[in-house]
Formats: sequence, structure tokens, C-alpha cells
Amino acid sequence: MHTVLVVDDETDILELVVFNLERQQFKVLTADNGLTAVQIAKDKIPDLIVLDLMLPGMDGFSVFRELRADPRTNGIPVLMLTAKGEVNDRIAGLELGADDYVTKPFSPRELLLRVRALLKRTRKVTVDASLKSGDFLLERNTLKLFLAGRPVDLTATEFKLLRLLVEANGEVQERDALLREVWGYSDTMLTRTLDTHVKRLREKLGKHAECIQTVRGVGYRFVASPNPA
Amino acid sequence: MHTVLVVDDETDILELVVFNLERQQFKVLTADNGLTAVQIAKDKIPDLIVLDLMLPGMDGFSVFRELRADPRTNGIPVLMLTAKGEVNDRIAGLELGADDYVTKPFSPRELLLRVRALLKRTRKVTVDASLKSGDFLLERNTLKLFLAGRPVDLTATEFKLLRLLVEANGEVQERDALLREVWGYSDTMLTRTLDTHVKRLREKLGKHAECIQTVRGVGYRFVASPNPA
DNA sequence: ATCGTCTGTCACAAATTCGTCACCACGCAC
DNA sequence: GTGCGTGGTGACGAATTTGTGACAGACGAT
Repeated sequence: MHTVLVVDDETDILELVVFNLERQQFKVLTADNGLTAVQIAKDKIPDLIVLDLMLPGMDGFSVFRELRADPRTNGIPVLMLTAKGEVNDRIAGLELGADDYVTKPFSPRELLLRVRALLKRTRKVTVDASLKSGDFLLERNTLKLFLAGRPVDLTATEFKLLRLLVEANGEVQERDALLREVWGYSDTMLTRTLDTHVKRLREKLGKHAECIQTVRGVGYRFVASPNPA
Repeated sequence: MHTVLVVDDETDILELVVFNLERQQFKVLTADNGLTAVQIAKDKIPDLIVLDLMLPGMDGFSVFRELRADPRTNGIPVLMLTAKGEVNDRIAGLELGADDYVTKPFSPRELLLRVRALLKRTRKVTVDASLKSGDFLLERNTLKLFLAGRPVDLTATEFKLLRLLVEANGEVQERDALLREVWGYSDTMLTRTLDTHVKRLREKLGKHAECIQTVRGVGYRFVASPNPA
């Protein structure tokens, strides 16, 4: 059983629904007009968000950006509904980081299939998702960090950086790649910004600082259990 | 760097291409008509397969089923290209277990975005790029060497050197060739650099130092099991 | 406006890597 | 055995890379 948040214009209502994988049905759980979609998302932390880009009052993209800006909702896959296959919208959505899109008109069956596929794809990530070692807990999907049970606040930049490192799953992330993906630097920049942020991350990781390993001349690598040889 | 197999009808050629995430470009590596797409996939184990459903001679779906039937290719994500958004095809593809699809016509940019998104999603799952021989495990992406499970850190130069030796698969690598490929030395240089690095590599190989064999007057050779003849 | 936080840059310190060298050991031809 | 050529080894210094603390501007909240 998965929780799916649908932000649609046809119903003109924000619905928090439960998607039953077995029966392949949506079922409305709650509907609330007072709250914004983003607020609901942050409260309920659904497994998937279906976001219609053609919302009556607001801009779908800004909703999306808001969702991505918050660590709690950042990891949630978003399936976008775009009007009559306008390529520009589709591209913009994907570039922003949407996980999938469906173009109108679509059959309900197709939407179900895509939702199911997306849930299937992301299920592994969301389920196995927490890295734990001792009093160190990193929830992969929300990327919240807990040290000895206490949540650690990460700034937006730190969050993006840590996320890339963690999601790389032990692989080395090159300096250039990190600078590009976190800071948007296009060409090889000579900057110490990355080093500084790595240092700040390590500070916040406390005694687990070693999880972020330096690979000299290449970049950095995140390992859950930095075993000394 | 990811390897992507594209099975298309417009080129009427099976292309094994390399998709450069950084530059966001495809680059053709090899093209081969004699083999079937499935054979190539099983041989090369790409990170992603782009499968056109409207293949000239054969049925795209059967290709897909073949891919899923073999353990080697079963885990590889498949992105389907379907003709003019025929809903039936799309549904059938997703039901079979395709990971994504793109409907024609599409812009190249859009395909790139979807490929990139799919690779990003599945990056963790596909454990590629590891060289194994004996109890050696050389992970290309991690820049790590495992000896009987224990991780060994290599510097960038050491890694390049060892990689060339291992990939030579037992063949002797001449000094000049190594100096050229690792250090970029164009002409025959009189330097002891290579020797020093070989020594350092042997140190890190521990009791497996003998795997790097000296071929006097020629170069070096890597053998997984240095059996006394 | 004021305060606090986040961020990028800088200068300097520390750490690592790397190439070279001197010296030694070994193999081979005679 | 002797001599020559080739490779092994340890040490050293230079160059490169990264860690670190301080600082100032940007930004937002109060």
C-alpha cells in the first residue's frame, strides 16, 4: 500500500489518496482545501506525487520547485501531467527533475500503469533507504540525518552535496561532477568551495566524518562503514 | 560513462554507443550488423537499452522478452520507443516491464533527458565496470581494489597503471606503451618512474605482488594466478 | 534596521603524490 | 668470475592537492 498525493485541476481539489497496487485503484483518503499541496506533502510524506502542471491558480512548476527545495519532500518521485503533449513542458519538467510525465489525454489505465511502474522503480530506494551504523542514521529518501536520534539540520547546499554522495552508493564522485551538479559550474572551475562544504558536512557528521572519503585527485566518496583496512 | 545499446529502425543498424552523462551526448562506439541485438546485449552488458518497437524484420516485444529471459540482461533497464503514441503499445510495453518509453515523434533532447533520468535512477542497481580475476576485484568506478574482500586504496596513477595491466589480460605490456598511456610520454623516455610505480603497486598488492610479472627487456604482465611453471 | 544564517573566497597549513636519483641485485654472455 | 645491461628499492624534495579557520557579502526573518 502506497500513499500518493494527486494535485489536479479537474477535481479542483487536493486529494490525498491511497493507491492500492493489488486492486489497481485509487481511493480518496482525505481532501483538504485549506492547505496547499506542498503543505500536505510535507505533512504526509506520500510515496508518490502526481502533479498537474495546468493548475487553476498557481504554476505547477513553482509547486514542483517548492517540493524539491524541502528535504522532506525532495526525495519523493513526481509524475507530471502535461497538457496535450507540449514538448516544452515535458522538457522543462524533466529538466527540473521530474521522474516521469504523462501527456493528456491519457486513459486511466495508462496512468495507473505509469504510477505502478514508478512506484515499482522507486520502491527499492524508499524501502531499503536508510543507512544505519551505530547511532548514525541517514534516511535516503528524505535525506534526513540523525545522530544519536537527534536530527541534524542541513543547509540546502549541504543537502544537495550529501545527497549526490550518498546516492552514488560508494562510487567516487568527481570534483567536476559535483561542482556541476550542485553549483551548476559548467567548466572546470578553480574553486575551494567544494572543499569548504565537504568540511562543513564532515563537521555535522560528527564522529562519522570519515564516511566522506577523499579520493585525491579525483573527488569524494561516501561509504556507510569506513572500514579501516 | 555509461554504455547504452540502441536498437533502432531508422539507422537500421545496431549501435553500441557510449552515453556521456557529462557532455550529454551519444557517441557511437561500434556498429555491427551480423549479430542480433540480444546477442550484443548479452556480450556487452550495457547500462541501458533503447529499444524501438517498430523494428523492420522482427517484433520488438519478442526482443524484449528475450532480454528479460536471460539473467545477464534481465536487470538492464529498457527504454522503449513507440510509434506515434499508440496507447496499446505503450500499455503493453509497460505491462511487460519496460522501465520507460518515449513516443515518436520526440526531440533528441527529450530522449537524452529520459535516458539520463533512467540511468540516474538505475545507477545504483547496475554494478558495472568491475574487473575480476582470482580474488582480485578491481572496481573501475570506485577506484578501489579488493583483495579477498579487503579494500585497497590506489592513487590515480597507480590505478591507471594497474588497469592497463589487468585489462591486457595476461599479455605483456611494453614499457613504452605503458609510459605513453599512463604518463603521456610520446617518445621513448629514459625514466625510472614506471619501475617505481610498479614497485608501489606490488607493495599494495601484498602477497599477490607476483601477479605483476617482469618481462625483462620488454615490460610487465599481469597474471591472476602466478603459478610456478 | 538589525541580527543571524548561509555561502563563497582567500591565505595558509598539512598531507599526499610523484618523479628522480643513487645504489644494489640479478640475469645473461663471454 | 667478470662486465654490462636491466630492474628493484629506499629516500628525498618538489609539486600538487586538500584541510582549515577567518572573513565579508548576500539573504531572510524579526
